[in-house]
Amino acid sequence: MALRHAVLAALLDGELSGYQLAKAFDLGVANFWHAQPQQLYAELSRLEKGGLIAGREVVQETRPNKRLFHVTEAGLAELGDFTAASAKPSFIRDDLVVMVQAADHVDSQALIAQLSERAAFAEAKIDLFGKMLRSMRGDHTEEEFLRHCDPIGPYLTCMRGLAFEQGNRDWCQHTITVLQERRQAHAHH
Amino acid sequence: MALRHAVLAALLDGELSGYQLAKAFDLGVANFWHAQPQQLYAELSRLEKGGLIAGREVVQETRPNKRLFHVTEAGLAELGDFTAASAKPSFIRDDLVVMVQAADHVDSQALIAQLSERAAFAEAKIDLFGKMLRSMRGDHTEEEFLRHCDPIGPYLTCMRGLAFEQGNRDWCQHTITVLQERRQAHAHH
DNA sequence: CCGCTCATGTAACAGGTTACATGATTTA
DNA sequence: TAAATCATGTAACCTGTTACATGAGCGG
Repeated sequence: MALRHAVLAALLDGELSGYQLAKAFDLGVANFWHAQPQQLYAELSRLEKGGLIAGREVVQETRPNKRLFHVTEAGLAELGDFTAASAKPSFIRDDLVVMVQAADHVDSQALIAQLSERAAFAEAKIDLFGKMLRSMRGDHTEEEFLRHCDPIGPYLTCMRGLAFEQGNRDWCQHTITVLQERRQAHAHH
Repeated sequence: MALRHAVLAALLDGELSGYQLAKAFDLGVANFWHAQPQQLYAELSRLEKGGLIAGREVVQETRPNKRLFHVTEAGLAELGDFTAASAKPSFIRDDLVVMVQAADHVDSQALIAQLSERAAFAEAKIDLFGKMLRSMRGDHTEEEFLRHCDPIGPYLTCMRGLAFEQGNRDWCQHTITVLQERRQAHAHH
């Protein structure tokens, strides 16, 4: 019952189709949740059956028709309940961190390659999030925007995504440096 | 096939029982993976059947007997393969972030309460990780330790955990400030 | 003409969570 | 004497991933 609320939250700022939603929940883009298209189509069906969202068919000529969904009153109430109930703690669950945990027992060259790849991925997301933030706040400074403008929810979650990816990148870079220095020290002995 | 490698990595620096492992993978402690005890006992059975770990019975008098597990050669090889294969990207999947995404449409008082709770949890983990790092490096400076000492894997993952929780805390505090200022502005209108 | 985008799903499987079960010992 | 710790599991369920399926239009 978690994707459920992520979908509701995503639909708050305007109607979206399953396809559009899928793009927003994509690995390379998602700033507050990730899910595959299949999961989203299934969840949209469930939410519609439950009356938490409602869809309207949009007939298109050159493209397949699509259904745009918006949150109903009942959906808003559900989100309210969700927000009132206490959030489960979150934690890191990351293959790369597991690899580093084993750093003393595996090939450090391979590890360095993984870390570089991840650092590059993080860098790309940092770039993307920076652009998203700039486009959301328009001509305002961040302070102004957060004080007076709407909506701020997506802006705040994007800030979290940005900080998370900066943390990833910095840690990857630092870890690479450490591993490389140790390789050199070992070579010299 | 992910918990599998997390368990192997955890067993690298000395044998552990299922119970001890469960404590290390606990929500409030875990710095590189989280899992419930049930999952761990099941995984240990599978790993043992597969010959990736081996256990030895330790008979105790005042306590129930326990089985201590260590990684075998085959297990080490498996970890090597895992590290060579490319790591899946990781992402945030967090109830609290979903709630903030909906910030413009839900009760901000409730949100602030959630954020405070999370900030306190993060603070506790920051404290814990700080202590773990200090105890691992002993009298060395961090630089010295990372250059010359063993093992560094657990130290590096702990650093990632620390940075992650600092990111959590800072974001929670900032978000609380923003929401409170807007409440006041709204009250004044 | 090949691959990408738009658009929506079904089915099988792997992974994670919650609930239940047991029982002795130590600490508050 | 109540609660926590040590120690290990089974079973049912919910969530997420991977594989497969379809089909028109658009850009290089």
